Amino acid sequence: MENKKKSTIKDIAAALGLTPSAVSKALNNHPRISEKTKLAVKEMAVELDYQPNFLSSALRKGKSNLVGVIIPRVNSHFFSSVVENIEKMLNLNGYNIIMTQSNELYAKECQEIDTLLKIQVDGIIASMANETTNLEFYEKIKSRGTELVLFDRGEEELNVDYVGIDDYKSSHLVVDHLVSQNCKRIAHIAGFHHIRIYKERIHGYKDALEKWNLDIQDNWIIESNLRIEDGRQIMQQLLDAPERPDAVYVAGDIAALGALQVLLENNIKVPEEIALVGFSDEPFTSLTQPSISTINQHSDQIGKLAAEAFLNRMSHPKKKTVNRIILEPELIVRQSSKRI
Amino acid sequence: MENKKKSTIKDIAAALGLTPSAVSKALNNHPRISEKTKLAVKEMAVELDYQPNFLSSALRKGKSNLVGVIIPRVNSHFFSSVVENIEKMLNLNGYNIIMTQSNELYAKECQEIDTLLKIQVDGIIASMANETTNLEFYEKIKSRGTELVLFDRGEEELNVDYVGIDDYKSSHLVVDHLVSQNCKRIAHIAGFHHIRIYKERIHGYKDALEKWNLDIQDNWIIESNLRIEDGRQIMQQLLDAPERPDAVYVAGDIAALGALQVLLENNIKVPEEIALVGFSDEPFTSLTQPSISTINQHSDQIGKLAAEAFLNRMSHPKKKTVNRIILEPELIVRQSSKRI
DNA sequence: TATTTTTGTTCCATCGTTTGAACAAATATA
DNA sequence: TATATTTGTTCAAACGATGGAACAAAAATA
Repeated sequence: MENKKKSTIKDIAAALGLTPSAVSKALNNHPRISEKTKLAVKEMAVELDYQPNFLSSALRKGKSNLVGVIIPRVNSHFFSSVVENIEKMLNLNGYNIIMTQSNELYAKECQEIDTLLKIQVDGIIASMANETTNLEFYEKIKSRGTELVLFDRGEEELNVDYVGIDDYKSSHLVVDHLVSQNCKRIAHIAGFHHIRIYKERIHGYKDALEKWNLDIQDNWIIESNLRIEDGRQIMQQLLDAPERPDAVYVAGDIAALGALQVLLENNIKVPEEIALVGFSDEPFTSLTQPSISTINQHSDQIGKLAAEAFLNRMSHPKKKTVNRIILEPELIVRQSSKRI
Repeated sequence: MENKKKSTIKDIAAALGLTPSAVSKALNNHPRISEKTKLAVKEMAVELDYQPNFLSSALRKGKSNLVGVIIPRVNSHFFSSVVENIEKMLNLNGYNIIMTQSNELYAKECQEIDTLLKIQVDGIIASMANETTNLEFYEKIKSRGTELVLFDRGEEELNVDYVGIDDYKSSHLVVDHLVSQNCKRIAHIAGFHHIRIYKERIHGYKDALEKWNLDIQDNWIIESNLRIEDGRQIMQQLLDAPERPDAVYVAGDIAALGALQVLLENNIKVPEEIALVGFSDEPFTSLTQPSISTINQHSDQIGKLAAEAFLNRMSHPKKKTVNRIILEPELIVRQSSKRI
């Protein structure tokens, strides 16, 4: 069963009375090899169950055709959908992907970067962990000459290709909608402002409130990791405060779910007493009772575009100009914010 | 910035007036190299920012120190926790892991196996997709001489190391508990019986019913993919039937969540009218209202043990005996089934 | 027919690391 | 002191695939 040691290009050569290099050229469709030999080589390759040795060819060619993808968490529809679409696009172009997750931890992220660089991937497509403020490891990717594309969570200083949505505008969509539903006291369960996307959401939220002449209360902007517990705890905190908001805009769906749980546990009518809007269009948002309004981030598009950005880099290695693609956010109104 | 081309063992050798092989041996702590040179080499390695070339060393050694992990879905706490623990254990032993997901699709699974074999991982640790009935690709792994360890979803015919829980016994725990809560009409939202673990859960469920002299109704055993929609749809089906069950045992937590939603939407009191038990102890089961009783599968242990099984194989390559580790399931009783 | 061009293949060096064998120098044993 | 052993290093051949240069044979052109 395990007796047949893998066959190499040499075995094919020997079987046909050719040289290894002729076989290699035949397999790679070199123009100077006759159709006859090409055919014979390919047939023999099948017969001997030949599998090209990835390691040797990558070593020789200096190219692995592997792309590393780093995402914060894998159990999020947004991220796993982006990865799926990256994979689809890259597979079509002869690349395989290696998916890794940072679990939102800086240390883990650094370790994953090191592993990927060690395996000598041709490029890395990443979305940064919540914890990450030190960009040193991302600089390392660039300095190693490995292509780098960021999506969603990316910092401008890195000066690399980026795909994401307009977070600032998303907040305007949310606030405008809530105002249209007669909400006047809108709180924001935010992500940490050291991350660009969350900073922009906060910024957009404030500007939109100002636009509608609504008060900006600092204790109504609470930053967190946006985990389910964070949503629960912060919602409780908002309920316990002297003045309650009549709407809560949560910068992440999972935290929004936690917030919804607390609202229901406190017998607060959603959306009548407090309206709720999340962010990311995670599948469960349409399944909760009431269903949660949210922002569609176009995960499928983001994945496809990020992969294309990488492929572009590979085919134009000297190109220096950086490409930032910003998609339009889309508000999905569901029960949790539909008052009228 | 990208000017410094990566330095090799040759550069270190040149800088110190040594041969590449001496440097290689020094870096690998060969006993015949003097402490003095070892030190000098290691210092120079740091100075030149030397990174060993994974491809060449893997090629030469015929060993990549990479392990592929294939799981059905990544957005499940059970699987991601198993992976986390596999990774922790393997990292300690000088291995890196490559995580892939099959999305429960046979075709995807085959593709992932091919990719992993191509990259020449030293081993694969996997849990099979729901769809998988053809074991051909798993045979391929074995025939390539790559180590294979299965966990949770694994078939005995493959005759490889396995780590899982006692699924048959799990059903007994669930049924015994429901009976103790005065449930008499227990339905089972099952997984497909072509998958061993689900077959055993069904088997255990039937035997346990029999043990308590309860009727086994065939239309109360409904097999599915156990997605959230499946849970919803089957629960509705059970409610629409002439005779309603007074308890539902669901073979997966996500489907149990779907079932719970439908129960609540129909204003059925849980657990008073219908009790509910899930499977896997996904984190959300403790967050729902009411919280869901479930089975703890010991994901942390499974990951650790699977990794150890692999490491064992690597250190005793000739060993032929197959190791099957079966852990004890643990019932976690929460509100959804606590009637008394 | 002599010369150039094209075609199909072989030759050989290379990617970077590893490893057994060989060898000289230093040290230990007789 | 002669011989055996140990120590530290170099040599050379891999691992498997690749691709430019070289070369002979066939075909095309003069």
